Amino acid sequence: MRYTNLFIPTMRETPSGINAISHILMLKAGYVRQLAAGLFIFLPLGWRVLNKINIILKEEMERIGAQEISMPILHPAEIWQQTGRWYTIKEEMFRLKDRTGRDMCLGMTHEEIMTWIAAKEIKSYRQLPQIWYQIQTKLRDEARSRGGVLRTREFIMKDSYSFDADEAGLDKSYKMHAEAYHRIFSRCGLKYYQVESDPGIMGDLESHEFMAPTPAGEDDIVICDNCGYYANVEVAKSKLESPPIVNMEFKEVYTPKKKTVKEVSEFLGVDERYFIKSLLVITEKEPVLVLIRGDQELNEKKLARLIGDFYFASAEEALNLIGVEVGYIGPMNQKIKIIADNSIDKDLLYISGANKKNYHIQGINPREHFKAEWFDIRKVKENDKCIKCGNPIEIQKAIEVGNIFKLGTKYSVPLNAIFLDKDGKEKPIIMGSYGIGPARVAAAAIEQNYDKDGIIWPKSIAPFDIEIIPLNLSDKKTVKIAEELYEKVSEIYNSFADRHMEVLIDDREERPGVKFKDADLIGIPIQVIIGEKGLKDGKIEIKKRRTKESKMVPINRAVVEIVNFYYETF
RNA sequence: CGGGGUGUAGCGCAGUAUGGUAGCGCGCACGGUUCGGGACCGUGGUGUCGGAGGUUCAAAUCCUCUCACCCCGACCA
Repeated sequence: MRYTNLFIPTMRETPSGINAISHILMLKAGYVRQLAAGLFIFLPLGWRVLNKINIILKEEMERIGAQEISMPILHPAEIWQQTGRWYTIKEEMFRLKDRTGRDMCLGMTHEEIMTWIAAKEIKSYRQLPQIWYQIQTKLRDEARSRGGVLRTREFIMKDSYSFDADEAGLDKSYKMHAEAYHRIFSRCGLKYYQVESDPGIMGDLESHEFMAPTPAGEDDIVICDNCGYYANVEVAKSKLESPPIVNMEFKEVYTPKKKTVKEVSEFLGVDERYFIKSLLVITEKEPVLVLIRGDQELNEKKLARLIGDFYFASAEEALNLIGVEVGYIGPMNQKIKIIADNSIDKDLLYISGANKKNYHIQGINPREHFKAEWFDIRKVKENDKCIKCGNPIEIQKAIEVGNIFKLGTKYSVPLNAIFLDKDGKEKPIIMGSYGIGPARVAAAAIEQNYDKDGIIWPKSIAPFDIEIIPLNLSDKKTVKIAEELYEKVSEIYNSFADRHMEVLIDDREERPGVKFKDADLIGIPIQVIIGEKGLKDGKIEIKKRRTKESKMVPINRAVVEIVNFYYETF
């Protein structure tokens, strides 16, 4: 394509007030414009990138036998009411009424509608399994959109759904999706991890997320490169060693005005690991005292999975419930429910609050002095030991580019998606759902591939493969060579996929500097630079955007050199 | 939803303390010169100072309300 036929509004100045690299570069390089909070317009280059990603998605989905369909975005409320999500989901769902006053909503995901059509049409085990997918718009009224296209209120998603007759079938569909996702993200040039994840309200079964590590990510993931244990910190576990036992006399100690573990630890000269931190939380039903080793932190997600939504008691509530202010609460003689973290060793002696102002108690033994229910509710930290192999783990920020969930019968039962098995028995369809956000893939690719000059696209998802840059349009020879190369290179077929080499020619009447700057900004993998200096020696320059590695090649060998250069680039 | 910040020309910003004719750079249009890393000269256009109300002879500037956007947190099915 010709630059003069494309709308690529690059910006000279860096937009202010935003942080995410991908957000800045997508704006600056003319890929997107923002309409309002969380609403983005994809301009020609941005749309080309999304389509490149979508083609990869389609190829890999078709490869596992998934069939593309298209569902409405506007949904009748009744179906969402049947699964209960009309009520459990709150402001995140866009709701409206049609002209007759019927409740409707805009689709934030499509489990309900997919299950509805399956319920209507699938009657027999002979029709199973099925995998249906679409690449389609979702709407979620996000409390806070952020990071450019990383978290928006309207976005495109590849969502697929598997329908199986039994668990073994679901396992197979799930595994096929995982494999397809590995191929997809590899082909898109992303560095990524498949991590264990919290299924949230999607289901209670197995789920994984595909995470592209970058500082712009919203999630923290635990990485053990030694054994391959990868998990979202929301669910991650780690090994924790207990310190050696220390004998302490069982007694109250005076700790005036020392409230936090750190303060008391310093005051008494005892390591934080010999403390029990007592946190008072309140659920819808009851107050709960949560215990965790002094040097550790509570993982609120893990706790919420055990006791439901909760909040930390205020100083006043603590005083009313326990009779002592925060800072001196301890596990002993409590009437309320106690949940303790496994980090507290039942064989050791600990220090904790005495439930009396300005006092702590030392020598507390978990077996002897209080009763609790024991769980893993600890937040994994950097350099903890891997739960599987014991090596130190790493924690990184990551963007969730895809997820896979086993749904089981969570949707098929309420929506009555029932089939008859071989024995003529009625059974609910076993389902899975699987999502990928193409815009996040694009943003993650930028976050992982850029330099001070702009974007460096992985070539699989670049908007063009080659950019031809004639430096001076008033020089006839430059133009002639550039146009010839444009024709010839465009005609080359990619031997691995049935498509043309996509070539952009910068035919603008601009000075060389402007063309160089824009070329680097928009990030096409290969630049072909045609200038009078080179032409004097019968040569043109070819250059890799990623490494800036370049070489002068004779004009008569230009086409083959360009193609070779292209194939050896990532 | 809680906390913080910003709204002045297409973009980046100054002007606001102490009220007095709305500015700068880049971009944009036209003419010319230039052409290997965001050229130069000349000419020209560009605004309801986010909005509403108020104080005042006079408001970008002071007061009240409001809206939008960004960042941190909560949330994220």
